[in-house]
Order: sequence, then C-alpha cells, then structure tokens
Amino acid sequence: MSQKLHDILLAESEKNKDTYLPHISIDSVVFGFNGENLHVLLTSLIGKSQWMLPGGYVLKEEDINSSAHRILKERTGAENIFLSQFKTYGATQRSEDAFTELPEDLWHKQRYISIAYYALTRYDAVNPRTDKYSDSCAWQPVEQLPEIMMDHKGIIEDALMHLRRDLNYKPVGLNLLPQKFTMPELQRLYEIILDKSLNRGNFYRKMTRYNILEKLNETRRGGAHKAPDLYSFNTENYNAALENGLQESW
Amino acid sequence: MSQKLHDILLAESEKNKDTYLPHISIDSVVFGFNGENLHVLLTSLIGKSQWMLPGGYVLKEEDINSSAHRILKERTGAENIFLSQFKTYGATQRSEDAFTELPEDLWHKQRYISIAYYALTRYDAVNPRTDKYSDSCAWQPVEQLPEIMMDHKGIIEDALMHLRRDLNYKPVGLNLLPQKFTMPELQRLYEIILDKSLNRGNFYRKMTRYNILEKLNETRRGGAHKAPDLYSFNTENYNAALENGLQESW
DNA sequence: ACAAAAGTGTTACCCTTACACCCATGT
DNA sequence: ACATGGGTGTAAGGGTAACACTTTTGT
Repeated sequence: MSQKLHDILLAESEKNKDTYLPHISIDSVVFGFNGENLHVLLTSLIGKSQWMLPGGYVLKEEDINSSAHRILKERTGAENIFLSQFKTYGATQRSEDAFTELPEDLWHKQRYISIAYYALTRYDAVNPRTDKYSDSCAWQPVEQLPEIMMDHKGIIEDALMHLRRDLNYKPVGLNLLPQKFTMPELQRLYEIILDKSLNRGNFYRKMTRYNILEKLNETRRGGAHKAPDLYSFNTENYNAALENGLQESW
Repeated sequence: MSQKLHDILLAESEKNKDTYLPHISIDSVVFGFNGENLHVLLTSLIGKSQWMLPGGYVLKEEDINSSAHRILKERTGAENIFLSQFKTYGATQRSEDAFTELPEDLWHKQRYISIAYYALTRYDAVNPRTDKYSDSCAWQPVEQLPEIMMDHKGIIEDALMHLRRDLNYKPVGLNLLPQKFTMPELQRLYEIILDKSLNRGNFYRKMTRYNILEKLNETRRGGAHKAPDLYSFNTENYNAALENGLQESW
C-alpha cells in the first residue's frame, strides 16, 4: 500500500469514529448511459489498481437515504439523483482482505454491513471526482469491467438484475436519458438493460402506445444521416403508468 | 410501562452491548397461509397492547442472513424457513417514541437501522413463542391487522408489495402451502396475494401448463363436498421455471 | 446515392378473459 | 338434491414476434 493512503487512513480513523455510525456503510452502483453503452461509476484507492464502488458512511443523525444522496453528491456534484435501495450486504468476511497491513482498530477495518443503492443519472450531468481516499473516479463500461475489489463485482451484478426487473416499475428511461432523446437511443437503452435485441417497428409501436412520450418539433442534426426526431418524456403520464407497472399481466 | 418489562430491559441492556453489533436490527414479516387467509406473525411487548414484528440483533461475528434465521427459529421453532431480504429501514426518527421513560444509554433505545426480511412458512409448521421481552406471539390476519408499533405497519405493507411482485420469481406457493394441497387452495393463495379474483378454469390451465405441479393419487376427504384432488410441487421444475420468471414478457 | 430514421402493414401465434357446459362425488 | 371440484370448449381480444415495404431526409 502506498505510504500516502496509509497516512490518510490513520489520520481519518479517529475522526470517523466520532462522526459516523459504526459497522454501517453505503455503496452505490451509479449507472450512466451515453447513448451507446451503459456505464458504472467506479473509483480506485490511492495507489491501488483495483476498482471499487463509490461509498461512504452514515452520519450519527442522518437518514440512510440522505447519506446516499450526500455521498453521491460528493462524487458527482449532482443533487437529486434517482436512487433505489436494492439490497444490504452483511456477510462477515466480505471485506476481510482489505487493509490487512493496518492496525486492527482502524475505522476502515471494521466489519461493515453495507446498504447498496443503484443510481440512475444522465451521463453528462456528472463530473466524476475523487475523494480523500481515491486517486481516480471514472465511468467504466458495464460490458467490460476492470478488476474490482471485495464483493463489489457481485453487487454490480445484483444491481443490474434489479435494474432489469425494475424496468417496468421505475422511471429508468427518464433518469438515464437526456431530456431530449431519440427513439433509437431509447431502444438501445432497453436492449442494453435487457441484454437482447428488440425489433425496431414493434418497439416504436409499443412505446407510442404507452403514451409516455412526447414528440418534439425538433430533430437531432449533425449526425451522418437523416436527423432523428427528438422526444421527451411526459413525466405525468410516465409516473402514472408506473403506478401499476407498464405491462403487468396478472 | 410494566415494571417487569422495565427490569428486563435494564438487565439485558449491558449484556447486549457486548454481544451484538450496535445500531443494527433485523425485523421479519413472517407470512403464513392457512388455506383461507394470509397471516402475519406478530408479538407484543410485555404489558403493551400494540403489536410489533418479531426481530432481533446481529451477533458480532454473524452473517445477517444467519441472524435472520436464528431469530426466526427462536420465535417459531422452525429451521430452514424461506427468507427474502427486501429493504433496509434507516430513518433517524423511526423509533423515537419507544421506551421514552427509560435512560438514554439503554441498548434498546439506540438509533436502529433495521434490515427487513419477509419469510414464508407453512402455517402449521410454526409454534409461535414469546421471547424475554414479549408476552404474546401470534398469527394475525393481514386483512385486519391490530394496532402496530413504530413503522412496522409500513414494513408489512412493503413486504406485501414485494411478495406480490415476487410471485413469479420466488417459490411462494411452495413455501406457504403444505406439501399436499388442492387446486382451490392454490388459487385462493394467489387471489389473496394479488388481491383480485381469478377465473377458476383459466387458473387451472395456467398452472397445469407451467408443469410445476404433480397430481397425487389422493383426495382430501372429510370436507362437506366432493373430495378435491391433492397436488404437490415438482420442486425441480418449479425452481427451473423460476430461473427466468414464470411469465415474463420482454 | 446512400444510409439511417420514421412510420405503417401484415400475419401468425400465444396468452388472457370471460362464459359455458358437463361430469364426478361426498354428504 | 346440492354444492363443490375437475376438466374442457370456445370466441373475442390484445400483445408479441418477425418481416416487409414505403417514405423522409442529412450528408
């Protein structure tokens, strides 16, 4: 471990014991879509090559949802990001291989029970920034993730599964796409999340039928070919539709 | 508050501080189905009229899933109950009105972040039993719940929503019904969970088509009318079918 | 001209919904 | 006899899947 990270951990340890609830952490799987691929926001500890989820601790007098928002704001600069809590991880050995060379009573070496959220954000609304423990924070494509610490790889996979299952219940498109987007972009997003290709014409009709889109009187110019029409979500109809799920059968 | 509960709390407080992780609790919404109605297992503190979810704390060296199983076994005598973690509750004020007349440093008066599970169990496989803090533990019908403490009413409602949404992804029938059951019982269970009535003939065909049931060469005798056929689940096919959900459309 | 985008048509197929009918059987 | 359960038939309707064809339009 780098001397620098070593010193920072020791310096922060005592401070943290007074500020945060012990044994509890929050990790977020932040999804971003750039029109092409789905990305996850990852950071890496100073001097380490492995990546990890952005996370943090819960202040002694703070709702856990507020913690998640606060931590995310520190990493992205963005407020009001869509967050959905999906699972809490509490295996005893889940971080046993971290910080092995540091003293046992180090704050960061406790046993942690981690409450995991997935976040959805417009790709360009975010400025990834490091915190005091990390020297990088960047988007990584879901399709080819780098090496990842501890159980965080599994957490990302769980988040993806929940995202997929929530597609008809949560405003996924609304939060991952820019305010104005094209039908091919929306379809690409669905294809990525569902991991299957969809028929264009059928997708167009299905989306149109839901009545959650509003076609704008604009097109996206500058592409190589015909300028596609721009749409935005009718948030009122969208949220109303989600109340019962977009396509339930029972 | 009764003197008895008062004394028990004070006596347990110091002991608990050495045994359990602070600030973390586990609550379970235990569902049981008696062929007629869906029930939830609730307990009440000694001398209190309000009810609460059975819960407990996490040992310092214990996986949270193991905690949930251990706590449930203490309340029901049953092992290997089906458990599904569905949400973690961490609002700061969620238990602020409990134990107001007791000292601030009482173990039970901490701020708790509670990891909630729902459990599914065969109604008759359970012997509700009290713990040291409670003087009753009993099944209560979901349709008409008694008065409930803190945010536990909301937790039950959330559990029901998750149960409903999981109906096609988790072995709900398998865990709530006795090993041998009739088609009307299965249908009744679905109707209760989905809160809507279903057409009998169509339900029969749908279930048959899934290929997850095995018809036994027995009938349930003793009823007032024709003895209904008994079925059991083909667990192999059932679990295989759940891998992809029983009826997904995308 | 070319390639992408938009919009529509068509067909087969499956599942759902709703009703209906008949048979079996325990009291 | 009667109520419940079991099993099947059917017709309408809606959504899906797969394919095809046309038109539009930016470079």
